[in-house]
Amino acid sequence: MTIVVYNTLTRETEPFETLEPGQVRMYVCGPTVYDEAHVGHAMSSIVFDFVRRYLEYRGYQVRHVMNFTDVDDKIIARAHKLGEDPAALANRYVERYQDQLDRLNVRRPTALPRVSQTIDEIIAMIEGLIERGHAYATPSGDVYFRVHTDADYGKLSRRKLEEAVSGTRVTSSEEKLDEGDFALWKAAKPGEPSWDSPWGKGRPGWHIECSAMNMRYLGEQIDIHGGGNDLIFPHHENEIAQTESFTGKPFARYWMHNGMLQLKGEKMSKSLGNLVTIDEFLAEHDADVLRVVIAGSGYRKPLMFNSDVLADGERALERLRSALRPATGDGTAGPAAEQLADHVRAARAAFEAAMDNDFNTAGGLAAIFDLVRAINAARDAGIGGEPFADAQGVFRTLTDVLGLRLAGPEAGEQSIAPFVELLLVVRQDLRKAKQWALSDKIRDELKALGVIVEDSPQGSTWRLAD
RNA sequence: GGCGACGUAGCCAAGUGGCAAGGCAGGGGUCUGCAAAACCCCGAUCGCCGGUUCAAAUCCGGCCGUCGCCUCCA
Repeated sequence: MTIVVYNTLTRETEPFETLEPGQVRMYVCGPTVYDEAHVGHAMSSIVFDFVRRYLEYRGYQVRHVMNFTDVDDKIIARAHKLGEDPAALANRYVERYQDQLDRLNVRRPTALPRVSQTIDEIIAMIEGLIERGHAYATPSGDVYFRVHTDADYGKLSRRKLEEAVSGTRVTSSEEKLDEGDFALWKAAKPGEPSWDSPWGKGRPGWHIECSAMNMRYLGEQIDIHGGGNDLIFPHHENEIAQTESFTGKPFARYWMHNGMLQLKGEKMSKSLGNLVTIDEFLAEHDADVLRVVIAGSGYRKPLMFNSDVLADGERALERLRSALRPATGDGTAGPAAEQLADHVRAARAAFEAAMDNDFNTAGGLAAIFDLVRAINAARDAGIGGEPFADAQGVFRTLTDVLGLRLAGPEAGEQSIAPFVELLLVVRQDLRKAKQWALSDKIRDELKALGVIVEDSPQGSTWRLAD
């Protein structure tokens, strides 16, 4: 079976073939660090974490680069407003975001470059573009990319140059040769962070950083370039123009774009002010909830995000966790054991078939839920031992591809365990004596304290509520 | 205005030519002293109208609706 990937560049699903066998070079656009990151950013990071984890599951070695844009107009504006150093402000959010990624169980990218640490490469690339006639410096010290020199400009966003230009509402600089030309380098204004360059003090434009970082960490050509679909134009369009004009080679083989999170029917964004920050989300929910919700739909489609969806996600997560409850019997043979083994095989095959198809996590998750049912049915049928452990092992392997931790609430569990168990021993005696009122009272009171007691023919079990 | 995406059961949502996954909610049942959990069973002809095809949710055209990009944006 081969993996197929939907490529924004061709608008088609294509077989996945890497530049180097077994090696994947993947670059994903990260955030501009001027403010608190929201769940939309988290979604993008999680989507490409799914991609990475699945490719690794399939045996690829993945070099995964995610950038931080730490030099930018908004960062400067924000820092001025707060009376803070722009670099310090950016640095703070960079560290915050890395911590948030950890808490979201996103595998650390193999490199996390920042614009401020890639200035030399950026300058070198701009010089190269000027030499090749694709860029020009202006008297005031700006450098622009000359869009007309790129014959296939607009191929990613399917925009004709004239259209792209006529739609532009930005006041054009007098010094630009063409409306569509975009800045590679911006001359410094007083009080702004700046670096020395052949064109005087200044700082990089928005798009050149990603081209330079790609080149530095992954080379002239890469396999996967990812990001939110709001970056298709102009960011990724310009990135292609710069890199391909510089190298003369096709840049990324597969352009992958995730859909936007929808909040109250609108895209979640800072400018609309309708956002939920990652910290706010994690204060209320387990990271697994976000992963289950995101995995439950196609990564390219807009994703509904509201309290109903989150509540459904919580319940779905509980159901997933139910598969990890221990066996209650020790049967290892017979029809039930064989049926379990069959279901495990089928679930794994279905999971892979779905994921091979453009990382269809919704289909993969469905296969996992089928496995949950099989495991729970086997437990009910008294299966235990190796067959049961194997099934749970596969379950763990597959849920790990989706980055699910599936840890139940455990805070303080160690310390309360002896007391809860003592209560259950006493309660067991009460039940033997058919003292239902009292034994039910214990169960109800424990529940009120967040301890769920469940009785079964094999005895009573307990666990913490969420 | 230009470019693009989407519209599947109460809700979320897979599936892109051959009898419509999964989750949540709901109903019925098994188990149980009861409760819970788990397990079993139950639901849609896929926005509307035409067309292509032996066959369409899946392809083509039109209409309606929602959303995104065109300005910083995951």
